[in-house]
Amino acid sequence: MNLPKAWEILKENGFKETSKRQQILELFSEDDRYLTARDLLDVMQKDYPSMSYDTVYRNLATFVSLGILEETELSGERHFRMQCESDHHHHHFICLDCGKIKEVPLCPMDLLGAALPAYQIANHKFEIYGKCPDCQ
Amino acid sequence: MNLPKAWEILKENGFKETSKRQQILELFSEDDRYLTARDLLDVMQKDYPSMSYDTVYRNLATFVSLGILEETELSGERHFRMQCESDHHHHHFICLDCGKIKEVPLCPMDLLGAALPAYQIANHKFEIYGKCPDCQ
DNA sequence: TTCTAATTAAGAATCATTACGATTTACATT
DNA sequence: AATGTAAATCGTAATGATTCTTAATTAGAA
Repeated sequence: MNLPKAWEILKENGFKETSKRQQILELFSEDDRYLTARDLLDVMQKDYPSMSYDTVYRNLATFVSLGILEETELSGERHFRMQCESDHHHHHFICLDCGKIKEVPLCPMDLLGAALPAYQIANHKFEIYGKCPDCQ
Repeated sequence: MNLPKAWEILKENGFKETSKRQQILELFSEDDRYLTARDLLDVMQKDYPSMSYDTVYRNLATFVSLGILEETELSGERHFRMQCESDHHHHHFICLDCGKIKEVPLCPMDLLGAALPAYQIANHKFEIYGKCPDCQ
């Protein structure tokens, strides 16, 4: 997901263009990795000393609900990153050191179609954790 | 995992047999599903009105570290259940209504052996969520 | 420019989880 | 059975992430 596309989605849904939203989205655009609400706040308070948690969380929730960001849970904290643009469904390798991700094209659900008859599948989670080549 | 096996592991590691541990383990033995710390506390305070969070969390941590319980994160809360006895690696379908689980024999990592060269894989998570046949 | 609804700031409240000092308990030893 | 001691527990306070509340500010339309 790139910045213009994100703004297009926001405008379509009647959300206003504010400086806080701009900076949040810019931070996610620059860094291709998962960030926590605290990560964001720490960086943003340099430019906006009055930035509050509420603003961060409210906008993160908005962005996730619009499909601009995706989130996952790592060691008890919510982490957010830009929604991938890939048009095909995929999963992620997540580096536990730097937080960068690598797309994994395989989806285990492809092989599970008929393995769970009578079970109504709502969603699934498949993530691989470890160290990326840069962090070893 | 059954009760005698759990106690065997605890004794081997020098842990004492207390009434609180007994009740916690009994609750997990009866119910083949994920429970939160609060779930446990609510039930246990009927028998032990003085049961404290500290006791619950401390024992849960002990049991997980000894491989008696396993845990996962569901909607922001830690959930615990008895470690499966299956001798082969597997994953879980988790019912979002009743919390019961069903073992899924397939592991996507089997197919990913060489797909991530140079990536040092530490662990992985694969879970399927939905409604079990009983809850539809 | 003015108006209005959306957005934000500031801080309090909430929820899950962890920590701490004092007390109690399991159990090995006498 | 009584005793000693480390482990376990209790009651409560602290912490950290997240959400809520109210008043003030701001973006974008009229």
